Amino acid sequence: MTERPDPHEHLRSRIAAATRATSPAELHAIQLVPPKNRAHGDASFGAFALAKLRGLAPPQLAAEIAAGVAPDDVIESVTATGPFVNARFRRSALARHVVLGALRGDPPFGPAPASGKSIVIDFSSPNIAKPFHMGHLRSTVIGAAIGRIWRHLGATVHGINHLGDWGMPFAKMMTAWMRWGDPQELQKAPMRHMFELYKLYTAKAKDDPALDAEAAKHFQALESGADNEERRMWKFLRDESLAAFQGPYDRLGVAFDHVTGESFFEDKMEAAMARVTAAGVLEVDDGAEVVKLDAQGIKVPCILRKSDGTTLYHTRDLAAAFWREAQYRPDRILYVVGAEQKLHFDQLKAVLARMKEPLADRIEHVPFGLILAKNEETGKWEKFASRGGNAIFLDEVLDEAVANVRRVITEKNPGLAGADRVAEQVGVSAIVFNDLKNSRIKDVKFDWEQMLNFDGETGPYVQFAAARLSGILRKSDVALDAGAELGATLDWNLLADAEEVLLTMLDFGTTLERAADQSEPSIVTGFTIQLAGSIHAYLRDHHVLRAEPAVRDARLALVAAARRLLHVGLGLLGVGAPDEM
RNA sequence: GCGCCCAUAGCUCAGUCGGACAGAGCACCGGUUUUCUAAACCGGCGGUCGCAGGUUCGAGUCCUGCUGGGCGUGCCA
Repeated sequence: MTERPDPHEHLRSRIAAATRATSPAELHAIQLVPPKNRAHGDASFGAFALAKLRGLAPPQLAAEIAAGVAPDDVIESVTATGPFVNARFRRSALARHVVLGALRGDPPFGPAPASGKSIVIDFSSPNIAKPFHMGHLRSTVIGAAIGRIWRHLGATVHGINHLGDWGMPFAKMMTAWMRWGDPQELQKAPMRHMFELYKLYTAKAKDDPALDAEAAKHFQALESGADNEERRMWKFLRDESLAAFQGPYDRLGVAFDHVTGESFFEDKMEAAMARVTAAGVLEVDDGAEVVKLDAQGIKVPCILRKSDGTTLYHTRDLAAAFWREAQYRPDRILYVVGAEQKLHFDQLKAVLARMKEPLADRIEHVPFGLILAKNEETGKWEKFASRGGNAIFLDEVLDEAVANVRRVITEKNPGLAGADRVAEQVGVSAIVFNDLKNSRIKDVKFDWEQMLNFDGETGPYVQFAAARLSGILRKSDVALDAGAELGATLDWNLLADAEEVLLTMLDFGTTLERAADQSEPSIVTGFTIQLAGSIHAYLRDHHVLRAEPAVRDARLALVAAARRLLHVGLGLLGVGAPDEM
């Protein structure tokens, strides 16, 4: 660390020393931000907060800091501009830190050592016996990205697929099967047949309440524990569904540490109910067992057992929370579930809070917006999940994107080897990247016109930057996976002209911390776009292979380092990058 | 009715604990290739930060009210 201190950390400690800041509050007040205007320097510090703690005028404190932090190996200059302290790092130190760091895979560029943190992430969680459609995409890619980011930061991550394989949705499927099912069709194509039955059920249940009553009976039969047709069917559909979901998961590059769906908690709910009873918060209301939450500011009570004796979503989530607490000792349990389920998680937390369970503070809903499609007739944005009663299968969307990429390759790089493989990678990435680009709480406006266009802030744009870097390395004598040996004898000052790239790379650590803290992969997505942009711009005016030997070597190291970091960033998002495209 | 979320350029969005002249991409206009991939780069055009108050030395950011859109609202998930 003393060899190559992080410039930001170094500057912070120098400012702390100059101001003799020691208390946590004072140290906390020393926050560096990138200046809005690059001309101001590489890092800025607004002296407002610290000045207030000290009862000083901010400009006065800023001036004192500027005078008190003398240049050293890392810091080139520190100046005060009004209440701001602006610092500039020595280009050699900056280049050495980020290039060598990225080549060696030192944190934050590479994975951090184990932090001891345990993070549970509940994500994806599709319902069995239904196709994997666009609506499942968001939870899947957001949850997976958050998991990778935490793991990169050294946490032990438990990614859980909390499959919807219990409760009324399945019971409705059972009802449809028993009424209209065709064993031969089921044999031929289980998932398709069940989806047809489900659509039939939805259509008929609208004006036939008897269906829902029948479904409730089937659920009772399933939950009775008896070895009956419901149970056999449940097991069959669960197996079939898991096999079918593997297709999308493989294409998206998503894996789980645990596949413990709702059914997993079948035999754990009574113990959970006993805990709620013991805590003295359970009461009977209209024949149902509920926990009232008015004191928590929630007017809707949480129902844990229906009047017919069966359990609900809440019952299973409560049992799941207790199980996860015991098994994984989590610091945080993140539920990557659509924003429309906010009340559910507020209730879950409130029940635990009423029970005085510390767990209440560790569970956290990570909500996200809907996927919207443009209605070409009205021009309005509408829910993507269903159109005319039919879900849009994820595979269809991915296939369309891949086909589009294939066309672009034919047009722009017809001689490309492995074009189909590259098209698959780039096409799938374009969809994933598009989903992870904006703040997760915002609805995703899924516009084919926008997807067809691979210009600007898109997955292909970032991948293209990585491919250009790969191309340069391929034409040099440097291996694509070259490491720190590239930097062994470099004159780091020769990379002074790459300051935009270097300063962007320097932000990677902050980027990851913010992304993890806020459960916000879009912060990483934005970083990759920015890094790709600074690289594209740099390559225009700074030729690598034709530069004189010393410069060429320095730039090759930069190229290798930036390529690695692009790969790391994209990798955290679950996106690969081809070496040619 | 009540609760929550969203509102920034024609479109899609950034904007870090309230801080230095509000930034990108798309679209549009103009330029860059005998030079490592033009899926790129450079320049131009474009904003009463939904409206009205308030707090503050300072508000796109915090508070209140309103408008518009979305989601939710005891035995679905």
